[in-house]
Amino acid sequence: MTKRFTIRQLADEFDVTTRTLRFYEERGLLNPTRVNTTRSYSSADRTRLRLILRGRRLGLSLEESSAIVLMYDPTSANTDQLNTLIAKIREKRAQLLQQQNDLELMLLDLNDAEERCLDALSAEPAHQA
Amino acid sequence: MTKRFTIRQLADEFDVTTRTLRFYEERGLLNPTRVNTTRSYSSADRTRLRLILRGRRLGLSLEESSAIVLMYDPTSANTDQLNTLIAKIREKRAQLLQQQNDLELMLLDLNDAEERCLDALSAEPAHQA
DNA sequence: CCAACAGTTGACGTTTACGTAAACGTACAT
DNA sequence: ATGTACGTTTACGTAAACGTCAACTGTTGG
Repeated sequence: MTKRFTIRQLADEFDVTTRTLRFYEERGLLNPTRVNTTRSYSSADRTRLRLILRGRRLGLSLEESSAIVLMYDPTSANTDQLNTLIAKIREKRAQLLQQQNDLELMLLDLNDAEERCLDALSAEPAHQA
Repeated sequence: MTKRFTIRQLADEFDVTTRTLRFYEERGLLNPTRVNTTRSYSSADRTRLRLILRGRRLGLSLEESSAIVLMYDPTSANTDQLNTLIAKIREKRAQLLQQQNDLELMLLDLNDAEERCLDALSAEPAHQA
């Protein structure tokens, strides 16, 4: 029997609120089964949550994350769907590569900014002496 | 005399609406001078806009981008302000490094997903024959 | 038994980042 | 002088991603 999780366990593990998990479910991103009315999450749910939150940190919308999550299981797609899927994947990859570039530029900028701050700091104390 | 830009030039160059530029100004991110009532943007404004949009592509909020833009000129800060600035810079860098990691993982995942799609595609046509 | 606590479903509130429409000024080509 | 093309302000509208009640249920320790 593969591991199961309560809403609180997942919320605590990933540092999100239970509201967030219910919201993701409402949007079809998670699919917990019910024990009576109480949600029970599978490892697959947990994995999807991990992917969604990764997407979130990258600035993706829920819909985008949703799309990406769906890309992981192409088994039930027909030829047309597969082709659109591949197109989406390539588009998303292009976006991520652009983002990677932005990211490196911003890191360089931050290095510069820090250096300027440190310079200013070593010049500043004179004002106070 | 350094180059100046109209709102339309910047909007077209960066593919944003004029509304967006006015909104950024309202939030203190841009500071165009006025010729009569009409906005005139400096190269510095243009640079800041570039930074803001870069931040946007990385999923930063305007407030975060704003903070980063302000980090670029530490000349008028006192020791305390400089120290908080440095702290912010390091925090943001940590965040970006995390993001860089997320990004690479997602790129790997997309490669996998694409491969699965291609596999499915080469298996599929049998259904149609 | 019963209080306390975790879970549930609505439903409305909030913030961010603009979109959109109204109502107006200015300039220039026809 | 008129249209039309661009600019302005003011203000209300909107979509996304939750936050925050309210009102209720299920269950577990004392």
